[in-house]
Amino acid sequence: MNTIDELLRTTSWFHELPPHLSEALGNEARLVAIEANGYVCRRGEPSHFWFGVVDGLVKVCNTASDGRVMTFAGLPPGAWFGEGTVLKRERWHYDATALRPSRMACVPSALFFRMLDESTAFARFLLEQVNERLGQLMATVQSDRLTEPSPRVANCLLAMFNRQLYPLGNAEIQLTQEEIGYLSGVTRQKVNAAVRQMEAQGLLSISYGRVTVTDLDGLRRFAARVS
DNA sequence: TCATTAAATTGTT
DNA sequence: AACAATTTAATGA
Repeated sequence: MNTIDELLRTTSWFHELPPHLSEALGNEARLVAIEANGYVCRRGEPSHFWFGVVDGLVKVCNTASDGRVMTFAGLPPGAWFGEGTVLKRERWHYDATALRPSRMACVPSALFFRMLDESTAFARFLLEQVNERLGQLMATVQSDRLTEPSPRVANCLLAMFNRQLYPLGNAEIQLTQEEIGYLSGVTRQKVNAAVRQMEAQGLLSISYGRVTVTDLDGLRRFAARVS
């Protein structure tokens, strides 16, 4: 996707906005290009915008003082994020960086609040999005507490690939096995063993610095198996 | 464009 | 945690 208009065309709630709001969105949302490894937002900065991914791939993460990176989510084109922080008018609790050259739609927080106040469809979308995240968090907590390393890794990958807005096809994400380890709380060795096991079962394919999911349903079954 | 080198990532112990 | 092997990225001819 190249423009905010294209992103909005594929956005379900946009089509349900009253005319004055969809017009305001078209006028006030800014398109910002981020180069690879550039920051969309940084921890500690005030949250003036709510973000949509127009193109590229964005990673939401925090970096510990020793340099280790903890990744929370990978956001493909079509994903929206930041509503939690914008809603509370807080500063960002995390960094968001572009893994590839990316373009962001930046919605001013004032407009975000107007849409929330004036559009039921938008409020519903936000509710569903938050609910989806909660479900994902619960799946992660269960997975972390009840299962062995391999399904935990599978669950983390699902969290990365699992947005409602998932167009078919290229379920590929640029993540090293080390990062998957930090994300899933598993050692790199276990991650390596897990992804190889899953590759052997035809659920995904691994290559240098990236993972490609080829069988999403199979991966779900793999993650769900509690041993 | 190709060869060399450095850095990052993976695979194994 | 450490080490070797492999892949990618950077550099310069």
